[in-house]
Amino acid sequence: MLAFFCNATKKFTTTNNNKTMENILFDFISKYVTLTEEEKNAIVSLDIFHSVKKGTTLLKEGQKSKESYFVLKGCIRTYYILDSEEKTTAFYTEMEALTPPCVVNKTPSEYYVSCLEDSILLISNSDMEVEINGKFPKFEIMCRMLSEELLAKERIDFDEFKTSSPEQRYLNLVQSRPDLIQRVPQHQLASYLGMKPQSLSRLRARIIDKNKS
Amino acid sequence: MLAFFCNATKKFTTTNNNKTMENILFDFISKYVTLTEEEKNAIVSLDIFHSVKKGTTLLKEGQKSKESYFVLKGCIRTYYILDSEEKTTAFYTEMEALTPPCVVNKTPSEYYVSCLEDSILLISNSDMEVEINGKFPKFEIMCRMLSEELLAKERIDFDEFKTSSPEQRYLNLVQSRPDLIQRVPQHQLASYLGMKPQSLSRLRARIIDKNKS
DNA sequence: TGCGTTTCTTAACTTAAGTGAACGTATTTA
DNA sequence: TAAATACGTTCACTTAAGTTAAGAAACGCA
Repeated sequence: MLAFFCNATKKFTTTNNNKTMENILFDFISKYVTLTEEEKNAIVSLDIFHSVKKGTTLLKEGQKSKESYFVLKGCIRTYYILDSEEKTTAFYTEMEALTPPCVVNKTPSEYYVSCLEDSILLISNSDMEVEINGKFPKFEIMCRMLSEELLAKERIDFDEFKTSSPEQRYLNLVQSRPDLIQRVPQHQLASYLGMKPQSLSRLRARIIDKNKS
Repeated sequence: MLAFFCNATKKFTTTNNNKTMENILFDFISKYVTLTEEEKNAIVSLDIFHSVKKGTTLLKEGQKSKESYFVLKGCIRTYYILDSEEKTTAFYTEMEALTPPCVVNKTPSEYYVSCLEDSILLISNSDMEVEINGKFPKFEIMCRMLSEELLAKERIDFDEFKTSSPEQRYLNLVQSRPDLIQRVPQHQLASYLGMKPQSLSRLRARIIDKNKS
């Protein structure tokens, strides 16, 4: 596992780039708690900033992992392989966090996580988190706030999915995450929207048709 | 708002019943943290155990609320009214917790919460939680663990929903929450499964047909 | 108990998604 | 550069869900 990550990821070499990413992270954290310099240094010294190449697989089905991901730049996706077919279920882009269920439940992973674009990620592991949460209760508070917020968001997204038709779901996505439409391949978008690539293609043609007349 | 809750809910009168519910709660909590007698007393003295009658509306669209619910016994559901149609999106039964998004985001509620059966609920409000989390960091830790666990669960459920057909979703539900099939009206189950009541009815007939031949 | 409402089912018809196949266009890689 | 692979679109056909309507059964309340 460790060897895997050493191959897959590369730590920063340029201090400049690193500094920018640290600031982006601290800006994000400042929405939840106010960190002291000491606390900021504690985070930086964890060496969790990683540059990951497009196409890299971060987690495979069946693996046990303790890694969580936070996207500073780029995009990662989660997908299952069911009946030897890829089913993409989520995309995580800038300022979005993913702790795979297998980390929380300590079970082998049901899905894959891979990198859709050259990305800069924060990769932490749960042992590390236990340690730092013990030292700085502020982190514990931030994690609680963030989890609660993400849970609320996830439930709203799920509700929206349940209560709308495939076409409406596509239109919602165009409104709420227009960047995804551009940066993600159609067939992955399709399964993210709970349909087949052909259906998405047809549905798009139908919408264009409607707008013409 | 306060008046509303005073009408809607009734505190326990019998010490016995109350004791049982407290023990059920403490058993649940013990899966996350170990409480001292002092901490247990702190919880009990909050007076958050409520008996709620079937049909009671706990939260309405447009309301601002700080209340979270934890079901000790019974069942509550969340539903939207869209195009003057009820869309049920979730059921919470024994040992399940709901903090409506409006509480987290401090916005008016998008949906309704109501009581499907005579229930015993823990109703807490977020001010109360801030206070007790400040006093007992252990509660903060428990809340983080619970939120992370619920988020992982919610994401798995959403993934499962996206990757399966309406029929498969119904069969999954029969497997994973057979009690719901019994205790919940069909038309509410239908929108929970993302379809119309007629479709659920037809789909069930289809499944029975298949099993005959 | 009886009246009205809600809930569930069935049916005929419409609409849209799933399926399998073909085709053109990138993109990869040998 | 040529062959192979992956991707997106289109089409014809199948299957299933949405819609509208009607009737039966169950339930709630006066």
